[in-house]
Amino acid sequence: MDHEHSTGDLVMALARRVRREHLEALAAWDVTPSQARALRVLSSSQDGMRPSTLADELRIAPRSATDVVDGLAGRGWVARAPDPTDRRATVLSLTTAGRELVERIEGVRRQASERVLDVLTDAQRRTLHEILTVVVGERQ
Amino acid sequence: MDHEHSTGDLVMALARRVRREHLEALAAWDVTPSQARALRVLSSSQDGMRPSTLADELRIAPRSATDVVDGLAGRGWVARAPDPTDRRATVLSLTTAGRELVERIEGVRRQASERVLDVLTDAQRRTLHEILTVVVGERQ
DNA sequence: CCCTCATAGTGAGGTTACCTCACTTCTGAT
DNA sequence: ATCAGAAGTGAGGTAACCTCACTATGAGGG
Repeated sequence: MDHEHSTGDLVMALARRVRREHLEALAAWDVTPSQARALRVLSSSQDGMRPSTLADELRIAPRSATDVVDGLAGRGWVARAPDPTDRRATVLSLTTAGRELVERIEGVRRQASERVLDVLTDAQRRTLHEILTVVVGERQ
Repeated sequence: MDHEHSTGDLVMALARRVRREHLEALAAWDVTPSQARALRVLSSSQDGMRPSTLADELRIAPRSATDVVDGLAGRGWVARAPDPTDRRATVLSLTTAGRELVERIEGVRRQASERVLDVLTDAQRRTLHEILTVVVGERQ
């Protein structure tokens, strides 16, 4: 390992690590990563969301959102209801079980990052957060 | 956007951004991400490498390495040669074209990270690098 | 020397998470 | 009334993985 790592490499390595921890946690509930992402997006809107909007948020094709929703609905985490204002459309919403699941996942997800970032001092932690905010903060 | 992002979220967001830039660059040469990863691993050994070792490095099944190598060999980037010390085995090595490609990809990859991290001052940049080294430095 | 067991690579076929294209049903503007 | 276009989904395709089974070869013990 006499490679000199660029900052970009380090970011990617760290992300890989967080993702791995997160994945292990998800496996415990038998939730696939794409389902977890969808649940997360759905939980960010309290009024329900259309499949097409979900697709946009997940940056996947509308057709693919149908499949993801099928999976979530099959597990009883998401419900489809007709949109009263547009008979073509469907409104998705988390069921109670879905909301509970999201909450538990978020908790574990947070713990996973914590575990990885644990080696830092509080000051380093704050500084890292600040700097990342600057980088990520640009453009949306 | 009234979410407060955790540091873990920020890391993931940043990684996503770097990856996206990187992907766009790869698309220009018609190289898939898994091919790029394999090329990178292969370029890290000057004596050639067995498919099984490549599989280990990429954390994929040995059988899957065969497919990746097929792709790379088909494009003329990697050559298979019989291992003189073990007639069951094969030694993989980058061709000249392969080595050139790796170099160009590495360049663009580096540029992609640069572009994303461009908004930081030199001091922030150094600090970020330091902190990430601490986090990533643990365990391998 | 031969027999057994392990290892290297790969053919066959499966899964997952995407994709495009085509279709039905419905909306909204003209 | 008409008709372009949007919402969702059926059908079928692809990339990158997987497991299982097979062949060819290697390596150690009796």
